Amino acid sequence: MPVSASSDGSVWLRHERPPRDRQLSRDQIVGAAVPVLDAEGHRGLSMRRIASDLGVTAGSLYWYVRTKDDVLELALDRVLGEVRADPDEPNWRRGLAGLARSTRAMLLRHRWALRELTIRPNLGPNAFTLAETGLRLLSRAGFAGADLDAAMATVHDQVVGAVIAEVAWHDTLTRMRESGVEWSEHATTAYLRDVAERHPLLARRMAAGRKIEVERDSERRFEFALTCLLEGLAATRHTVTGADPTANADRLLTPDPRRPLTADAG
Amino acid sequence: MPVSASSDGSVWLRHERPPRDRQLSRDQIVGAAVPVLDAEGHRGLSMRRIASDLGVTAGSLYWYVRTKDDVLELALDRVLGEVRADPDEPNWRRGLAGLARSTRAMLLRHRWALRELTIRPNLGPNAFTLAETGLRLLSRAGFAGADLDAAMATVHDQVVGAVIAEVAWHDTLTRMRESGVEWSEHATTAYLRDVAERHPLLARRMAAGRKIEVERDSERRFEFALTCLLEGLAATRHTVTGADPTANADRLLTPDPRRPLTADAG
DNA sequence: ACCTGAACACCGTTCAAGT
DNA sequence: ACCTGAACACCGTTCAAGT
Repeated sequence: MPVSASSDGSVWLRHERPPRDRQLSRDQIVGAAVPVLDAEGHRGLSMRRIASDLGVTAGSLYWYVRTKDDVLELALDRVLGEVRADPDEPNWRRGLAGLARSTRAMLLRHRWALRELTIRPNLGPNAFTLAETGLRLLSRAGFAGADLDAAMATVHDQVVGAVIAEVAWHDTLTRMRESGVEWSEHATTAYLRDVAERHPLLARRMAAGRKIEVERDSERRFEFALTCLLEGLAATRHTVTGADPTANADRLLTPDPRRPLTADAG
Repeated sequence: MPVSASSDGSVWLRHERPPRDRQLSRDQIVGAAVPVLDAEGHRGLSMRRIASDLGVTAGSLYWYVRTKDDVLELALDRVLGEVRADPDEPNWRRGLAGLARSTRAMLLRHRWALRELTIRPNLGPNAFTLAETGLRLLSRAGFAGADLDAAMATVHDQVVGAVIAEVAWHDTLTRMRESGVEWSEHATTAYLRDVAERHPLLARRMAAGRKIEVERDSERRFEFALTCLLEGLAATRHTVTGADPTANADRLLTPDPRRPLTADAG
């Protein structure tokens, strides 16, 4: 049976072998993989493809890398290196907004990276550098302790979540255009009319947005979320505390007392 | 060549054939797929597996469904039906928080659904119902027009982003435990010591969090983000306007004038 | 030490042929 | 109309054998 469960531990913990007779290196492998991913996505990338682009056989890649997953993990960190952010920006909001926008731009250039970014924690050097930058800006904003982590995670998750949705829509529209399907198709309109009847607010929004604009609205939406999030961070930074996070939550919400469903392993 | 690009249009736009001699239905197919997905994830699900669980041949599934992707799209909507939310909750914050928490709980029960939820826009009936609920709560909060959409998207993206990160961590820890790898392994500590030297804030956080607790912190983090987001929404609902979204952004940030990188198709 | 070439054990999807 | 069974064109990964 093919053991494709990704390796125990991360590539970053396994050193590249010291050279001798090599024709290859991890760097070259990543260098071959990234353009293929950019052009054809995950579907276009196979070990055989990387190998043939490098003039070798698929099997030989396994001398440098343990699984295909390793290749993707390395490729992710390479493109994370393209993100620009200034850890010393005195205005923390501006700094975080810059980090967020630069991350979004990178993810739109390398859509495949989204999957890698979300499938496992990220232990590459560039990932760490970006995390440090974010933490620096947020600690300047007044966050510390557990709240610092939580604030960082919140910003990161918002960016990732937003770009995921954006890319999903964009890809779908592209695919529909390519296959000649139109929103105005009979089945579609019939289905949507049905939906509209049951869901008035949804119907109003569907009527308002001309379909093509969906694409253009993405950036506006991203900025909205960013504004909202930074405003929220600014508002809560002194009220939410790492020591007793529920105190503030109670003020606003009634937290669900249910235990987290994942805690079945402890 | 195997055409695996997902179908033009969505399953929801193609009606199930009228019955005659059937042994199967879309419902049964989904009913077979979901438990497999829950137990073994995407890796465990194959068309052959579904078929054999139903006592038929793989090929016959294609009479009801056009691709494996169709099956997953249907399965997603089924589990979306498990999300509970009250559109008439008078306190919009409480209502949205409830929706968010119920969504998170569902996604933790059906981890595979995260991928489906993020890979394409969602056109199933349960997805629409949930969207309508969210819109209702947010319109009660004072949002309208384009801002209503943006606010809805912001909440959705935050939930999705947060749960993605949570699941990624959880899976990684589980995998490491299963394969007997420990955080205290030589290579690991050496690598992390190296990282710590270069990244002081990261180092401080790594020292603070005992590794096992990472898992338990997820819920706290989720609540933090939720609090922060609702606070941000409350603060911006009257200042950000659909008509001129940049006006408010300017007050806080300097938006990047760069065009969205996706607009290459218009 | 590094790479080849062939093999293994899978996939999703298609399609003639049966009933 | 619906299902079977076999085939097609792929995968990632392994591993003896070569150099």
